[in-house]
Amino acid sequence: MADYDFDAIQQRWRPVWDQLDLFAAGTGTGERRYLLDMFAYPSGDLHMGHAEAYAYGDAIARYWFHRGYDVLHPIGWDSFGLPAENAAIRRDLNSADWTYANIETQAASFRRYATSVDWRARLHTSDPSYYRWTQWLFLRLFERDLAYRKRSAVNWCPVDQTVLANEQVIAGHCERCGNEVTKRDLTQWFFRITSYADRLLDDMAGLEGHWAARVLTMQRNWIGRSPGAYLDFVAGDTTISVFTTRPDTVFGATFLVLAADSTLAASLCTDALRDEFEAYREQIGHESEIDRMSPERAKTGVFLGVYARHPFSGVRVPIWASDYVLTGYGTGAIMGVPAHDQRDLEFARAFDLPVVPVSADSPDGAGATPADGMRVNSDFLDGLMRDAAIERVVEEAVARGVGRPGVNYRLRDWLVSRQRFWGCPIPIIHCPRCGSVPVPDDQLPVTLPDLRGADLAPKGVSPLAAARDWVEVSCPSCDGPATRDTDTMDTFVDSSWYFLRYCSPAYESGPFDPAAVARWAPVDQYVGGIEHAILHLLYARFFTKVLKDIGLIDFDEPFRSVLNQGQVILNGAAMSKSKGNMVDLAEQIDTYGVDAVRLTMLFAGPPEDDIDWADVSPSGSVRFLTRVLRLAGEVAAPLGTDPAHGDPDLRRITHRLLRTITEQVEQHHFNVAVARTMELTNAARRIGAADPAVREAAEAIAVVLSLFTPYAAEEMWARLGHAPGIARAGWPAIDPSLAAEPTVVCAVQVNGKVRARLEVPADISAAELETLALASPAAQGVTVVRTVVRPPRLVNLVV
RNA sequence: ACCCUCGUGGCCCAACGGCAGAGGCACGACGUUGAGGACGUCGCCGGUGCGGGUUCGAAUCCCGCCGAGGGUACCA
Repeated sequence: MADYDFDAIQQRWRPVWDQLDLFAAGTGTGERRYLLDMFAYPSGDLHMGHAEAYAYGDAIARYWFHRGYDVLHPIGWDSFGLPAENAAIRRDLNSADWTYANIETQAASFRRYATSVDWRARLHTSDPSYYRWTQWLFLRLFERDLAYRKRSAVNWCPVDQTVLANEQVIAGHCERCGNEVTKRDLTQWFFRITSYADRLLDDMAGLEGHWAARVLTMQRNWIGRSPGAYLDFVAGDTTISVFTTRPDTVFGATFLVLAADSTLAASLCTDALRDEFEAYREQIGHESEIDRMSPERAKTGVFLGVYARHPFSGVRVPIWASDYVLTGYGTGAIMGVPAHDQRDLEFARAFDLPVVPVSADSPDGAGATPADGMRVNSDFLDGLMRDAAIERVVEEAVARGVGRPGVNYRLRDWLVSRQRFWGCPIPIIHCPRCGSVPVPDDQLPVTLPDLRGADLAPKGVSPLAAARDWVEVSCPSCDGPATRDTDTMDTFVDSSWYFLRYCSPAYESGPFDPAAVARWAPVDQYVGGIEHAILHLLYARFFTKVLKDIGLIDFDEPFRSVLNQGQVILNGAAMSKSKGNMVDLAEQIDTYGVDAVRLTMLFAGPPEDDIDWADVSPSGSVRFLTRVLRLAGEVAAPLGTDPAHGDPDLRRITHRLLRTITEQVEQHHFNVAVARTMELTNAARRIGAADPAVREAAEAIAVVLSLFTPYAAEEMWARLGHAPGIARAGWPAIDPSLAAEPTVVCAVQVNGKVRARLEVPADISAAELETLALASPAAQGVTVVRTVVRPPRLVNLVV
């Protein structure tokens, strides 16, 4: 390894680059490009996952720099948030001190990692200069009734002592700490993301092909749009509207089910059955979300003692309450059509309710049928097929005033308040007389009180409530005594607009300078983990649409293209400190150097795939870099030598591979681009070092490698006699006449099997090629009945 | 349970429907070296998970099955 002292190389070039200031936004001459890496959460030093993502993002940005684009490649920290707060409490430290110490550690690692960022754009969401504008944006949403307060049953994490958004509950468990989530009745702030459900859904059409298909699918599923109808069943003086996606099966409805925890169920229940009903509510209240949602669980429920009239047939149907109907979806009431809905069928069987088929499906045995056959037992719908019946029944319902078309979404409004200290304060003042009053814009930011020394352990109410001096204020409206809202915002609010702030990080007259945003945004290429497929990416899309409606920006989508890299795993499993299944980034860098670690990541496979560190070889990367540096040192042709008289074969290889490498980089196939670069290196090393073509190849290799291994590339550049700054050297020009091959090898097949090879001119005509092929040894002794000619590479003789 | 993606040499991975193999790892031989390591040169048993189909031609397209991974999961 004597030839490759990566430590010395890193130390040599880092300060030189700082001085050259190579990556300042606004210094390119070509069209503008915005590359955004998902910003880091400062919970310790950078890890292998960061290293992977930043290697990809950096390769793209550096390619753009070479291409002469005017590149914005910023960096920042998502520095508010629960993990930092928990960590700080555990260590008995101040959240801000802990967070900013981590940021400095990460910033140093970033520098060492040599990402091509413009440090001037650096931001932290926990700086008052940033969250002032988070608050300002909150107030814009508040003014438009897109931020509102409501009391409802919300997800509650008993360990973190805070509410969670639906998106932060994974299979009934807290996304952060993994503990089981319970429900609590609380007054909380929400963003009305549901108003944007259709646009969030429809605008995905424009992202097709630029975002990973699975991310779009996940978002579509999450939004969960279901078109259908509301139908009214009347029970005494109460009208029960049910939502259904299959109004065409209404004549098969033999009962209604209300969500057991709904107020409607409680108010309808007869006195005679009250005790039984309350007992049932009590019982299901004790069951965990997990048990309740388990599909194996038998249906439970209780009869409410009342009946409703069927909107079309007038038949009396019993009304039940059950926990299999969800309060929050639709109207919290359904019509039970047991013949054609498996859940309803199970319920009907459990309580011996009638089953009336209304579709001539072929019954598939024990289960409910999908009702895709002809309608039967359905009065005016008889004889109609599914879609016609849906249309007809909705028409009829509207005509008779017993129903209307409607759409439901799985998506719920975004719960944004958190009962924690380390977050952006909600800029609202609660006044007994005036209600929720916004803090005037000119009084922003509402800064966090200094709670140093106070007990910040989570108690279920925000720790901010303990800061009396901070809480007690006068009402901006009536000047009477009032209190500040003591909750803080979900950190996903902070990250929903940071990509706009990067365009003008120091701007003080608004969240961003409109001219700067017009210049740089939207983001051309976003790079980050798939774990944000729904949370962050959906919220950021929502914010973008809101800001467009407010008139602050003029585009609908924040990220034109998103690259979701896979995870770095070890021995087939996610890395885990507690299981001793860890690879430490700093250790890898100390052992192999920054370049080898980056190269190993990029070479491992397609970006979307996971990288198993046990399958890759950083020492192999070190060997390659050693060879390539030696090659650069051995080049004997002086700087500026015209390669025209160099080895023609190597020249051809150089230009052909450069063409391929360029295509592969543009398609983000870095693993293939690296392989081709190795191929070129092998080819160049076979030729004597004095040949001018070797210099040409070495210079091309250096520039290509500057995307992947910036230190080694700079060192090569120096050994080749160039001044420092390879990052802005420009992409090598490809000579098309050299990249083209004069002759190619043509395969002659007989019935699809290769039987001969011919060397032919690349521009050979089909007729000529056919003649040659028929004269070749492959064609001897066979009777050709047909020839398929694909010049210049293939002829197939069918015999 | 449903939906999506993926199965290529010992391993990681390439290959517009057109000669399966680019690159790397591991391994082996030889060379250099006092040995080891490092370095250099050369080599490296596979026919693409299984079964059908379309085609002049299939790793690639279609159908079924097996296996792995991911997503969703009482959303009416």
